[in-house]
Amino acid sequence: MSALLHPPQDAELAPQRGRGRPRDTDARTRILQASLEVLEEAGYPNVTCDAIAERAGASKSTIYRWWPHKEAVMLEALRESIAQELPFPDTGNLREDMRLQLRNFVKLLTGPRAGVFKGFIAAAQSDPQVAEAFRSIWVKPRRDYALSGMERYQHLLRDGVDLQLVMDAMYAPLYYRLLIGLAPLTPEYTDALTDLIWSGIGGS
Amino acid sequence: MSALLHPPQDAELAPQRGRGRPRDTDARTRILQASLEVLEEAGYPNVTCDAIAERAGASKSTIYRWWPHKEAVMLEALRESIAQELPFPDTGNLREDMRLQLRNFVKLLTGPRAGVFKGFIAAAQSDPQVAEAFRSIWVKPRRDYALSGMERYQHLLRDGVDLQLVMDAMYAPLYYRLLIGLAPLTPEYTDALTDLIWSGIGGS
Amino acid sequence: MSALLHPPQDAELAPQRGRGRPRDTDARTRILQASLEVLEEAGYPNVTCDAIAERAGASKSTIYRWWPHKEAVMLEALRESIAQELPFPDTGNLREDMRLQLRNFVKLLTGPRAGVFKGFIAAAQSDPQVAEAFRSIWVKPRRDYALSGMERYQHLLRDGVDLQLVMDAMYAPLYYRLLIGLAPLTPEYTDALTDLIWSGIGGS
Amino acid sequence: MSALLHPPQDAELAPQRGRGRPRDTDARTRILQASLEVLEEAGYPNVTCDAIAERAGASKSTIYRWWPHKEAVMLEALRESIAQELPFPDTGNLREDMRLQLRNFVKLLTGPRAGVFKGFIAAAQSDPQVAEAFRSIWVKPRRDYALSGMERYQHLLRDGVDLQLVMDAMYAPLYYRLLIGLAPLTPEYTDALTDLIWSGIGGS
DNA sequence: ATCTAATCGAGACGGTACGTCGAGTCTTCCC
DNA sequence: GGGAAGACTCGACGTACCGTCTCGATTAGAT
Repeated sequence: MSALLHPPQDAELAPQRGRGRPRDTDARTRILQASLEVLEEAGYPNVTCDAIAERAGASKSTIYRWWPHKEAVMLEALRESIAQELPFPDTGNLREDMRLQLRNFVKLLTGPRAGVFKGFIAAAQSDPQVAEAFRSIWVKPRRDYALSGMERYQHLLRDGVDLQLVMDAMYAPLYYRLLIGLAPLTPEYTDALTDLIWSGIGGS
Repeated sequence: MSALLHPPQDAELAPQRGRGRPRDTDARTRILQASLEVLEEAGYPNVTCDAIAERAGASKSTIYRWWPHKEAVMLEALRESIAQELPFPDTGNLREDMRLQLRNFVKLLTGPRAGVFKGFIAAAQSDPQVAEAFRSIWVKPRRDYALSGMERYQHLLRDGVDLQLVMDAMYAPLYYRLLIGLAPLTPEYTDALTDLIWSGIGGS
Repeated sequence: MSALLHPPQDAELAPQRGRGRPRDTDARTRILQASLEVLEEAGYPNVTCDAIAERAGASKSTIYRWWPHKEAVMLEALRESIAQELPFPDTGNLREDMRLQLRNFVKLLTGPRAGVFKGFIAAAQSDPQVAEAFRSIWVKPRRDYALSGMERYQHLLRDGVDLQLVMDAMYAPLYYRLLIGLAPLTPEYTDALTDLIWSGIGGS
Repeated sequence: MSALLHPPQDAELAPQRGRGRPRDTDARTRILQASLEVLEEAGYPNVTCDAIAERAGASKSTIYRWWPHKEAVMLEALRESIAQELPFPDTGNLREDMRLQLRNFVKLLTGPRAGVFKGFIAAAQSDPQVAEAFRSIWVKPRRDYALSGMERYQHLLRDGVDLQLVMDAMYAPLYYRLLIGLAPLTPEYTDALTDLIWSGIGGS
């Protein structure tokens, strides 16, 4: 699956070799764009290949030529859409970095892309390929990057603190509120969460 | 929606008034049972009404007579299946209560009902009725009950601790691992999580 | 195939036994009717299942529930449409009977059903099932009936005349003009053909 | 249409005028050859342009550059394939000439080219261009030639015999058996047919 | 002991999306 | 300016599931 999802990325790097008509990169863009728009407007189960094709001004067969099914389309759209987002803060102050990380993420989860995340996590529950792709494209890279940022400050923390657990404790409540929806996601909430965890890891 | 989901429950309390043939409570049981079995075996998107009907030895019209759509069937099945589970511990020791709560919940989330939770949270992302029902049937009652248990010990905690936030911090990581699946849910994990939060809320 | 094509006929004789909702005979009629209309208006290769369904006010799944593919639909339509047509003349005069047979057939082949015949013979060239069905439903019964009519007069004919060959010589030129279209089919043509064959078989 | 179908022929006669690379006559040959092979092996509806192109080692655009659609390809293939076949017999004896004509034609219709004829007649039923092309390329030339051969013997025939009708009576039964398939085409059949017609036209 | 009304099973119905395939067009590189 | 390669739009294919519907058969309370 991973292989199926990545060639377009490779294709960008080595875009054109053979003799035939080259891939219409504009059509690819329109399809990815259209899939996100339909998702935001109609919700995940209404994301139809016909709907994407119509909105993108493309044909269904073009979609199926490049992606095995609509989940693959949307994962690639997610990756493209998110790729450059959320640069990690580096203020020199761990607590402040944590606070800003969560605030940034909340901003993303309360913006127009929220439905994309909800949609993918939903799809991941019944499709292991989507689940693995979501982890490897979005979750893991961000965690790894955040972890490497925190490790520089580990000497400030109480002995034996498991940073993986800290990552969970920071991000899980945001996903939780996004997915369960008991209460809204606000900057105040993430600040309070930061304080709680900061106390928990003995930050000083 | 809530009204639409609950009549069967009411029907049990006031089972029979009119003249006609009474509802076949056995068929109801078989349908609910079958829906859970299909969910566990085939995953949420493969839960079709035809599949439920066939496995239950019932007919589709019986399903649609009593439930407005398949989500309602599955929610009721979830409620029935979970109702009596997870009695809250009361050891007289808050930290131990918390630890046991999480351990019990992990046991549930790693058992055969895990797929039910995943399925419902997935469905809730695109169906507000399912979302609301999941919250009101499962999430809120448990939170309220757990909160009332914790409030007795609030004097032991650092001033200003928000118990709602603590509930999120406790449960959200379990949902997170269930839904994202980066790492498995283990008792050791919940114990470490308990320790982290315990430090965070200044427990003593 | 033959089995697949005939059950509706049987179903008419023993229409309803089971408990479920009975087949909508009106929908069946509308579908058969629509398939002939589409055939006449748009030509065989434009007979689309979607087109039939739309015109019939039925759904595609209803078509595919009862017929394995559109050829089967059209064969049944052909049989229904043709069933009662072309009663054979019986004037007591063989030559006159032959002449009227051909005239009647020409009337059919120059009427609105001509396209149906052309369509089926075309389809039969690449689909043995259609070919066999066309023979068994239309060609053979009519030949057998016509033969039995002629055999009564065999004593009037030259010795050794092969009636099967006579049948071919009578009907083949009509199909030929229908399919090849070099010249139109007219009553005068069939009368001249009758004369030619009548001379050939030594009729007196 | 006729104009559209003929240019390749003209191109052979006036092969090269413009500046660019001349037409690859080998590719043309391979395409025509491949179309016949596919037709014989897979039947008319399975003759796809992709299949022809692949087997010919050509590209689809080469096909569409020289022929307006696949029917045109196949008609030209038919003409090429048949052109030199079936020289008309001239024994000096009309009856024998007729007998041999039919025998030769039966030989063609029972050989590997039978599918080509069936395929074209099928296609002609819904495509007037194919129909006209089939008539003008194959049917008419042969009829005219055969007619001119028979006219030399007209004085031997009964007065008022319509030679066009005789041609129909001779050839139609062969097409009929080819297309309807009730009984096989054999030399004995054509001999019996010759006898029947010979009697009909008062041959002596 | 009917009669009436609501239930049950079975299963056909109109829709709608799926993922595939072929037709005919277009666009690039190579000769 | 061909020709091979191959991507493009369009539209039909046959399948599957949804939620609705109409049957005959069953099972009560009401008459």
